[in-house]
Amino acid sequence: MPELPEVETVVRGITPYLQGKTIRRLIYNRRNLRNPLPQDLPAKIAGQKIAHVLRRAKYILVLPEETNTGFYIHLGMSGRVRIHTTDAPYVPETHDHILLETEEGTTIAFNDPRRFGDLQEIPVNDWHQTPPFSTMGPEPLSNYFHADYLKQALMRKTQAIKPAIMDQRIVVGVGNIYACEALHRSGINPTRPAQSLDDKALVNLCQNIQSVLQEAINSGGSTLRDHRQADGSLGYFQHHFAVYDKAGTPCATCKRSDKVAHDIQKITQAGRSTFYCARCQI
DNA sequence: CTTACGGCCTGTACGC
DNA sequence: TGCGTACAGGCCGTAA
Repeated sequence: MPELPEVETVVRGITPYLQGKTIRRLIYNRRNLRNPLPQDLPAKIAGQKIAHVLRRAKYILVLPEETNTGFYIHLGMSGRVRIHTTDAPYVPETHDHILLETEEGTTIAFNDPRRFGDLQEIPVNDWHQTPPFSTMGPEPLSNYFHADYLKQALMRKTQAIKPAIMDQRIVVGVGNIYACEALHRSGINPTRPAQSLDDKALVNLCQNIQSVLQEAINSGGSTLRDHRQADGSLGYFQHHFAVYDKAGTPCATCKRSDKVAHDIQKITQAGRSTFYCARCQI
């Protein structure tokens, strides 16, 4: 579930159940996900009132009001969140690794089959300055992300543009799907060296990273392999993919401007699948 | 410093 | 049906 739009959707979904509420218990059903879980966090956080639930990059931050001990959740590749309330009480499922209970009777279940996800303690006051947040690039939907910024960030990069925009030090939140989609919208070949993009291409790319992410958020994210949002509903941005997971099918963008459409190609870059149209992305 | 690659895990889809 | 293989939304450590 997890690129920026999906994480944003989760945050919006759980915020009404957590913000201003008091934590009853944080329960670990295992000691490790990607990393060992912070052992003393459950005791430190019990009874604390939650001031804020935030998203930074692909991380969900839970920040209490009266203590400097907060935590983040990262969904990894396969992490999901379910909300259970007194109206729809918690029913355990396989791979429910972490539960967060509030005094109001809500249970937030963190389910992650592959266990690439994570939960770690962060200081409420200056989480910004602590890893992994301290080395992150700007939020793509903020005013700090614009063509001039991207120009200086990519100036010396010989790396291909696609892995470059997935580098969280350059810009956060862009994962494999939205990198492919943004490059397609921009007519940029994903294998081009990042430093080779001219000003016009950079302006275009910035705008299209923003538009594809914003549209995906507006659609409730993308639902792949039939998984659901926190509230049980389905995101539907996957129906708007132009290239992602469409290898061998005719490019709709080509088709619009010409009768002869090229097929979408699939290549591998930095160990990840890239989908693009070799004709309209140059 | 930069970039490329393998590994972490389980589930699912597909070919034989 | 059953088995083996490839691949999946992310990130990190190591090596070149």
